[in-house]
Amino acid sequence: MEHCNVRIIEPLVIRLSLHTDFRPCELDILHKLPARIVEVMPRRDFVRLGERSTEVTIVETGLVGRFDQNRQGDRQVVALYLPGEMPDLHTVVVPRSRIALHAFTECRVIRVPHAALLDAANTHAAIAVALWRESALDAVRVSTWVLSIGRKEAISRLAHLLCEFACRTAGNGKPGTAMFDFPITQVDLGDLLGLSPVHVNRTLRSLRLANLVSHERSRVRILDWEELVKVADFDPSYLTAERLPPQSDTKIRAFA
Amino acid sequence: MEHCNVRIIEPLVIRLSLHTDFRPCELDILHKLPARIVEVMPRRDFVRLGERSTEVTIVETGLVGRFDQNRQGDRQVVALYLPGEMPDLHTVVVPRSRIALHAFTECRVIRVPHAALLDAANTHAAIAVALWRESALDAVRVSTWVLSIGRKEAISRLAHLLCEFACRTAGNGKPGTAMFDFPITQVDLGDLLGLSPVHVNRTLRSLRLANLVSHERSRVRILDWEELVKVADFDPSYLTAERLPPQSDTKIRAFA
DNA sequence: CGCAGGTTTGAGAGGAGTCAAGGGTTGTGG
DNA sequence: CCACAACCCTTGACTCCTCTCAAACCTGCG
Repeated sequence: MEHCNVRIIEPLVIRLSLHTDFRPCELDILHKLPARIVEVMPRRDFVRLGERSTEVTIVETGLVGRFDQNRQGDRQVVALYLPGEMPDLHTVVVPRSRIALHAFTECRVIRVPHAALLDAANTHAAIAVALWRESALDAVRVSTWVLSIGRKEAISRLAHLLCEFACRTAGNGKPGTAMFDFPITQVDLGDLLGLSPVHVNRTLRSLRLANLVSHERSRVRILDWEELVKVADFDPSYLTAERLPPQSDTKIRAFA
Repeated sequence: MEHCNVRIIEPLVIRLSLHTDFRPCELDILHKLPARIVEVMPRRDFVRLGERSTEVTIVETGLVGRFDQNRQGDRQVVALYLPGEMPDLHTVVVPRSRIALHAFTECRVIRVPHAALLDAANTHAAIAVALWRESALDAVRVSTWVLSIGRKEAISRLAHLLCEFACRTAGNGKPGTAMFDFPITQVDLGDLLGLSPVHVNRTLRSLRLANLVSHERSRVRILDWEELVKVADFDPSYLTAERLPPQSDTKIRAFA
């Protein structure tokens, strides 16, 4: 384990700073978090169901999926994680929770001990709130996913996934007719969408025949964003968090 | 709005104390939170999609569902909330998030302004961590739900819902052959499970014919818990959080 | 008594799963 | 440079789970 490496932990600081303004002392605490880097081979489950986790994961490069599976072993991916995101952040406060992580591609991930993060949160309220916030944004994406899986048919679910992925990789620019890496096999797509691989294939074909997207070996090009959004019933507002009013040093407790 | 009413806010304190040990000063802050009580008629959407929420809800009595809906208006209930639970806690840190709440029964709910809770969290790390924790437990339930909807067929989903409901209402006692209130119509069940009402009816019938449960006007009796758990592929471990090691006054920062 | 809302059941349609076979690509080793 | 294996994608045929439409049937209530 690398020791207090400012460089290693930087992606976490950047990520949290997207929605939270830290004071210097808090930044200092974050930078002093212990962290180690782990390289993960593609198509590997690097956190397995049933293992009790003691570290949190931050994706530095690659694509990670959090999944669960039923007794027969059918997988359901619950959420996807891009660089900067944290697939198992909630395990800091719910360490007993069932968790499994899969690397869709070769990945480099950062791992930070629960104990250290929890201590930072327990001593610095702003850090605790920032982590809660990050956790909540993840939960909001999962909730949106529930609607998609429960109440939309295959083509809509797939379109929604593509829309979400396009938005999340595009940064803040609108996706438009973007092209992006999509290193996910059709079997994986089935596990994401709750569909059989065969049906994923047919559904992809119908998106292609409708001239909404084209795709060739792990790259996707969006041909008709407007229509794709309509098919997906997609509203991107859930993906971004506005910046909260910063913690007031001069407290204005309007209700106290 | 009642003013700093210790009595009103008590359910929140009790709930958080289930998994967090507070210091007196933190308890004091919690007890001083502003709160008001709202009575909600049965079958009412008392928080609607699109409204920007400024208050958090704590269920005091009754049964609340958090839901979303697609363009055609089909509903999907994302999570159920029993007394003591908080359906929109995450909106404190993600106020822009899409949220709608439905009262399945007549309810009494407590409402606390975001600003006050956020301020308490920003000034008291233990409160922030406790709220994060409560939020994370909710997220874990939702994730489990994704597996159920995505990778299980109707009878298994329904059985899973019954198992979860039985466990959550039973407190810590094992449900066994319990009987409990289940004030949910078959249409509502469809919205919970992502099924049509007609199919809910047939699925209920097959559970009944298999002698796993019986039900008459909003009461359910579990006849064969073991078998129901098997059909549901149910593992209750995700429902409870163990108590975390308390915040150390004498800090032992093993990694710093 | 009659209405409203929930439940039950039937019949037919359709979306998605399963089984199975063939075709492409990539990478490795001879 | 070719052969082969592994993996993924594609397609067809058939089955099955779930949906929709529709009609009764309850039950509580005004």
